[in-house]
Amino acid sequence: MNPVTPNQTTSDAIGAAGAPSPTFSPLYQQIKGLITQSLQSGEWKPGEMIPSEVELANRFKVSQGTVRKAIDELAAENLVVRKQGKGTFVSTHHEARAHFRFLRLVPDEGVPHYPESRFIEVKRLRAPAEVARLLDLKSGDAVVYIKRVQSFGSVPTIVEELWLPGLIFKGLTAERLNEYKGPMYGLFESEFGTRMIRAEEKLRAVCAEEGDAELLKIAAGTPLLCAERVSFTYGDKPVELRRGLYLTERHHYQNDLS
Amino acid sequence: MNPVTPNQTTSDAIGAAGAPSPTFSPLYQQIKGLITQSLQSGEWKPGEMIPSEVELANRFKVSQGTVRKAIDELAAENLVVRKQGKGTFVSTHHEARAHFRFLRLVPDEGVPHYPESRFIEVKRLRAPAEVARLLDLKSGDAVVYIKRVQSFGSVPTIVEELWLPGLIFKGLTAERLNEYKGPMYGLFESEFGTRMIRAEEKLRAVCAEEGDAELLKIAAGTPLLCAERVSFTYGDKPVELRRGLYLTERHHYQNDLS
DNA sequence: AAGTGGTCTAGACCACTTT
DNA sequence: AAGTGGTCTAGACCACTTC
Repeated sequence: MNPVTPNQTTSDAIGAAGAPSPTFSPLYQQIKGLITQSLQSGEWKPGEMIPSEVELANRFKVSQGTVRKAIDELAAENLVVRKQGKGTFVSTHHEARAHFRFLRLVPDEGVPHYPESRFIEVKRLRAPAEVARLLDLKSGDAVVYIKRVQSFGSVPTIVEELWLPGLIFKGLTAERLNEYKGPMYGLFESEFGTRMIRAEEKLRAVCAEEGDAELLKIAAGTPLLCAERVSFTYGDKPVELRRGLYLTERHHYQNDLS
Repeated sequence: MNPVTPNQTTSDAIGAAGAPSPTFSPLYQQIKGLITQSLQSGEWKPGEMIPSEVELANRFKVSQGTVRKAIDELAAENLVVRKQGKGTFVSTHHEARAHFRFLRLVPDEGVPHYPESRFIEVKRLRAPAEVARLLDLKSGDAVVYIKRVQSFGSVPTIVEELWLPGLIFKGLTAERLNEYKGPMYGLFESEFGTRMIRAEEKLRAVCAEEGDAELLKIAAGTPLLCAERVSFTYGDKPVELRRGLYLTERHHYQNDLS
């Protein structure tokens, strides 16, 4: 009868004690899963308000406290944002807040701001073995390849290559990218229904090769910070491979250990 | 009468409603502050169990739920660790668990393990202006300077310099460092009563200079990942400045964006 | 005034560990 | 059996936002 199966019965049997659940997990985790499904399915879109805690508690036939704990975890994972007095909202990449979660390169002096993009190349190709492996595709599957240069106040600072699953990013063209202002993740979210949740980065120091040195207007051999990123959407599904080369003479990669 | 001043009264006046608190903040935040004070003062030492939630609730004259929320946050900040059925314990750097929170350099292949240290230099000197600024000292104050090389399976991979406030790390000598096995943070915690809570790192790519190249047995000019770290103890007090140069040919700096 | 999230309480029971 | 943290509920009130 209940949408969810509590793993324990209340002293006074208000909620009907369901059959013993085969897959044991706390009630609030099950609620969290159900809410996540609604987020993933697009029932509530990025930027929109989700139903209030009371409403969700009624829908799922659990107490408000249980819904609260589920939402607490979703908020900790940045899937939703709570705003006192207003409601709980689906996170979106269309906010200054979210921009710097995935851009860690900040100027040595002054306040961080977002760089301008110039796209060098946008094409479709068959995934090389390494790319396929990291994106969980089959070798030879279609992928979109993007190469761009990003500049801070007309100083070219980042050379970046991206590989995206062709199936998901069908209509992605240079025009779409050029029209769009702001972080690509905003475009991906709005136009392709794919929201980046988290990412893993591997950082190395490398020497600038000829071509990249030209794009950054520096000497070949200049040391660059190389960041290889795999980004994940709902269900820990990898949906982006990114390789960035950062010029770190006036900027640095900021990281907090905690 | 109460050790803490609730900011709201209960419907049935069980806890005596104290005078209105001048500095408004949620009750559980005040409890969290009191617990943090006890951690900082050493009332409960690293590795030890802190009083149970029920006991703390009695001590502070609040409900267990309020203590729970305070401890939840302390656990999220890694100041304590909860263990179901056993109790809540003060975090310590003497655990494999903690080691890799502050060492992010992992091998490209295989499982991470902890490097061996060889100390090149340990001496006391007067803080240069830059060091003093970052450690919140006065220029010329005494600091301990340490230089070491760290190796993974006999392959030198990290050259590291450290600056520590001389006042706190009075008796720190090369002998003490050589005797000690494991991460320095364990030594700092046990012998100097200073526990590193969190750190900020700035990463750059640089070229190996003569001296460092020799220590790492590489050619001068090899690109190295430079990590400048400021570590903080209780009260966000900076107590360590560290500059590491990482050879990233067989290793990389691992980072999760979330 | 009404609706939202945020705090606090009290009590029950569950899961895990130790005695 | 006793003690610990973990889950769940129900209800009250506070703080903030909007109408």
